[in-house]
Amino acid sequence: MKILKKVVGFYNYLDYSTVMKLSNLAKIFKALSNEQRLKLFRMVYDYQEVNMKPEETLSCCPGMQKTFTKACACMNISRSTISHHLKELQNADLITCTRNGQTYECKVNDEVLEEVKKFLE
Amino acid sequence: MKILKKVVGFYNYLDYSTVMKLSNLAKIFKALSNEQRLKLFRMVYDYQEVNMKPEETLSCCPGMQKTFTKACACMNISRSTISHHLKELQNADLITCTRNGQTYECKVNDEVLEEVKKFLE
DNA sequence: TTTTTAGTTCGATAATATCAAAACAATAAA
DNA sequence: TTTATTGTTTTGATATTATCGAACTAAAAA
Repeated sequence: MKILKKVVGFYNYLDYSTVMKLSNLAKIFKALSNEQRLKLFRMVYDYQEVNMKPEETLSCCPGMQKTFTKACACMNISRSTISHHLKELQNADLITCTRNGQTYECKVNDEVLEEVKKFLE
Repeated sequence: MKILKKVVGFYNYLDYSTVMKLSNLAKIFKALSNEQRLKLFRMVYDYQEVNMKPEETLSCCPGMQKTFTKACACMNISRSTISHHLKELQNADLITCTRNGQTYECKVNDEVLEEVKKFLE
């Protein structure tokens, strides 16, 4: 559904559904705009690649579980900061995290990545 | 060229060339993290698509020239702000701008977009 | 039950970003 | 030459973000 708007003197067609998508995209890009967070995101991604060699990843110990713990070990920023960053990645829908007991697992949200790539086409 | 670093107690392999790329990527994402700037970027992109119909773009008047003027007309933010935003997009290498006389032309830097997409693979 | 481990939330602070107004520079038009 | 038009830079006010440490909660281990 498209809502078109014409402004005096210009062909100012605004597709509001696109505008919505833009604000959403901006949020996603913002989540990736901090280097630490980007690294964190990359780590989560790498953890998923079970067969990846350590030297191909940014992680200290590939595998999918205990993202939080591993992040603490790899990056030297405080735990509270890591908690904040992970939350922001979740808010942008870039990753999904679940906690069972003391184990904290994160995985990348592939559909969202697809959306972003589509925008960059 | 890879420089690998091992930290006591962890398999903390850091590929510094990747780290460099990360900081660069973060910069790019930061440039796209502001909604106004993202819209501006999208407009520049759309201007390039000569055959695009008005309703398919975010621009008021498709075509590649006078980006600045058009941006001012379409988005109601001040000229100084637009100047700042365009500069940031340029700093991130996302667009290239040239000025001949009063005409201001911008175009998207496709190689950089490719880099970003590669990261998101 | 007590202690450790794992992660969250709060409060403070420093750094950065956003944006506009005003002064400025360069080009084009009158 | 004078005046508009275009865009830049500086300045400054305000808002947002990054980050830490400390206090806190919940689960697991001792």
